[in-house]
Amino acid sequence: MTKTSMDITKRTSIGAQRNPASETAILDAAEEILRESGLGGFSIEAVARRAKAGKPTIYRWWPSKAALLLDVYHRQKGETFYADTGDTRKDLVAFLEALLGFWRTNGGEIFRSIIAAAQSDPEALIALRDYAVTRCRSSGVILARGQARGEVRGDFDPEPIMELLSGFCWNRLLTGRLEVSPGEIETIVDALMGGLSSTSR
Amino acid sequence: MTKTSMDITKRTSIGAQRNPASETAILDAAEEILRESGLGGFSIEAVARRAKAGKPTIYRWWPSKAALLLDVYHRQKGETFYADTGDTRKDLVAFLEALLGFWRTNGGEIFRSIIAAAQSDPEALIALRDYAVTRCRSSGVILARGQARGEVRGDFDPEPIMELLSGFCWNRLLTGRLEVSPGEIETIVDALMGGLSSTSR
Amino acid sequence: MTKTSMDITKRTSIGAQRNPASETAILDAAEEILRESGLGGFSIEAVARRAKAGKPTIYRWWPSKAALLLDVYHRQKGETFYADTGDTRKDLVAFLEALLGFWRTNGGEIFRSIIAAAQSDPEALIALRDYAVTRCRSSGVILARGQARGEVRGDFDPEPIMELLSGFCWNRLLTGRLEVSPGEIETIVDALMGGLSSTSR
Amino acid sequence: MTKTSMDITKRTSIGAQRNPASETAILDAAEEILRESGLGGFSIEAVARRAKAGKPTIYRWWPSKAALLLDVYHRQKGETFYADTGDTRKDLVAFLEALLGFWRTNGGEIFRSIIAAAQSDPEALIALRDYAVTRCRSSGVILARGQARGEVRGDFDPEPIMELLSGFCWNRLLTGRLEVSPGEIETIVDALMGGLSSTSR
DNA sequence: CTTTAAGCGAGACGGTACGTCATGTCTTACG
DNA sequence: CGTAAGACATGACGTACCGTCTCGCTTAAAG
Repeated sequence: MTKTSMDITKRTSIGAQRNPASETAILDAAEEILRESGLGGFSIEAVARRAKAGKPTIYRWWPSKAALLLDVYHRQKGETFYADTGDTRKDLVAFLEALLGFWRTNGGEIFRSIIAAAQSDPEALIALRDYAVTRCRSSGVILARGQARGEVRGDFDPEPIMELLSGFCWNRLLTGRLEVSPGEIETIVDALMGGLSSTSR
Repeated sequence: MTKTSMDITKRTSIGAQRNPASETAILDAAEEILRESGLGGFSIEAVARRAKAGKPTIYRWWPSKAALLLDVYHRQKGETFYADTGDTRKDLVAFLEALLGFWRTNGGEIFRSIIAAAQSDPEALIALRDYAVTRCRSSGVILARGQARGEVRGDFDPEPIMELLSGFCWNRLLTGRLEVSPGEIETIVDALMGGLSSTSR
Repeated sequence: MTKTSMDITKRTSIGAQRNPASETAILDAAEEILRESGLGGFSIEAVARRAKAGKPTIYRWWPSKAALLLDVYHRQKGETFYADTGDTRKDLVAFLEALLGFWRTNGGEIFRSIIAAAQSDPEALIALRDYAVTRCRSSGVILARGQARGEVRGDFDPEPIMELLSGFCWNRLLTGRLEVSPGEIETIVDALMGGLSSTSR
Repeated sequence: MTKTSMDITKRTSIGAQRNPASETAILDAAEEILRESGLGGFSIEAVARRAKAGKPTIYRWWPSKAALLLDVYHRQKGETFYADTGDTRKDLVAFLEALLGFWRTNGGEIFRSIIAAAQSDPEALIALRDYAVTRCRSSGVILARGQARGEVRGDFDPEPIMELLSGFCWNRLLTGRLEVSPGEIETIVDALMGGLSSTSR
């Protein structure tokens, strides 16, 4: 059920300002190509062809392939909420399942394309880094809430822990192993919450 | 002091068999290019040019860019040993520092290129997955030893935990943040060993 | 000292009529670009940029690149006078030297651009043809005066002869050999006046 | 009756050497495009498309559009012979009629394209100049023969005179007036041979 | 002791995509 | 309605690599 904008009307300039119809068409096209052919088939030419847009129009608004990828990703990701059940363990499990689940349905193909692009494009790398850091910081709220409740030890910076968890997900995404069983997730969260040391019991 | 094979002698066929001199020259060239220009400058053409090899010679032995990258990585990685100090905490810290340290010195540039290549090459993805899984399994020995010593709880499968840790490293590698302070590493290992839950103390 | 109109005042519409300031600015810009970069750098975009005019303003008044070129040429050529010393030989030499001299100083760059443009623009070709024919006809006055004086044979139509001479100049212009020595000009005029045949002496 | 090579066989490399089939196909395509659409439709892309050749193949062998044009011109012009009837007047008339006649049948379209291209491409200008100079020098043989026979005055350099005549032809070509009547040609040659001066009778 | 068969370097081939530029048309906002 | 501004779709530019090919050679193994 693609939401492609298949209006017959010919798109053209609407004056000295960005044409939202073109922007939409380009992002739609980019998303579709990515979904259908992956990063391999993703080229500015192909996007322009499919969107019936001129290459300069794309380059005008997106300086690099990676910039376009990021826009596609952001657009289809929408807002992110972190479950707040009052139980940190459950919240962490929900976090992991939500992330892996989203990646399993289209989002993953796009995000791994972004990561790949960032490995040969310094600007994309910076964008990706900023995104990743921000993401880990904001998801840290799950642990911060636990700390506020006294449920979680207060002598930890939540951020590196969230890096641990999202790193796990990245690893799975990038090696094509997104089908993580609920059991595995529980194992990880349990280990993290309870600690590995036998003396910590 | 690079070990580049700068022999003046003109390389040619040595009969109906693979010429090791060519193989070496190609892998050397590939490694150098990767080190100097990163994945962006890495192309079969460039490798052939630098190695003074014919393109078909490369294609004959390495079916894809990713296959060549993997060979380069394996060649320069050598054997991996996991410290065994009798203290799991120290062993984990050493593991993380060794991995990040190796990536900081050349290895990282190559490995992130491999990850990127794998995102658009199914065969490379399989190779990467196999490598990653094997790696996590073998590094699990650190925890297994702890379990054998009774230092670490025995009701855990070590593998997902090592995925957690290596995932953290992947994340840092792929976002260009390999400069991890010893403090951060300690924090992570401490959290993992001690557990986050305030009741686990 | 170029007479470029560098007025700071912002040019804008002066109502529902052609703005002469814009016209001047555009012609100035076109002339300067042609002088500085030749036909290669001459584009409607470049002219608009330099004249600080909108592209549609140019397209409104000059239907094609060639039309603009012709306007530039006409504007800077001014009236043409043909020397009348009473000696046809001298008048012809003066004619050739004046034409080549004018082309050597800016005019040539523009005119050869016009000729080039006319080769792929039918309208420009017609304009160029009309101009060339008119020019040869009017310069024919040099020979007509000689005929009136009895100095030149009367059984010739002056026009083809002037085509011969101006054709020589075109050839030199279009092959970048405008530096014609006075001796060469004399040779040509002498040959033409005296005839090549040894029996005509 | 186009001599297009319409072989179905797929053209490919024949080793580390120029493929004559490709060269022929490219020149054929270029010539056809020029004949059909003139300089306006002549682009490297269009030639490549029509010749079913890669753009780099064209750029490999012809550094510029003008180089390709010149090759096309030379190929279809073949050898040039200058009539030798023993009568200089007749030889000159034949020379003019042959040149104008050749230009009337395809050759002209190509040559005026070359002239146009040379006006914005310095390298093409040099090539054109060399060609024009060589051509005038070699056609000077017509007058030189007359001088040897004693039919033509010996105190003239033939070259500038031939420039006069070919200049006339260029003028006609570039203004689209190749339909020169035999009478006009006779007039010009007569004037040149007999001289304009009334005292030269 | 020859064939023969494969590997080698070289590099040309038809392609595709790159990122930039100019084209001529369009709409805006302003005067 | 004319203007400056500039976005738009289009398409050519010249370059870099892609993966395939054929060449002319070298050399070890097979006959």
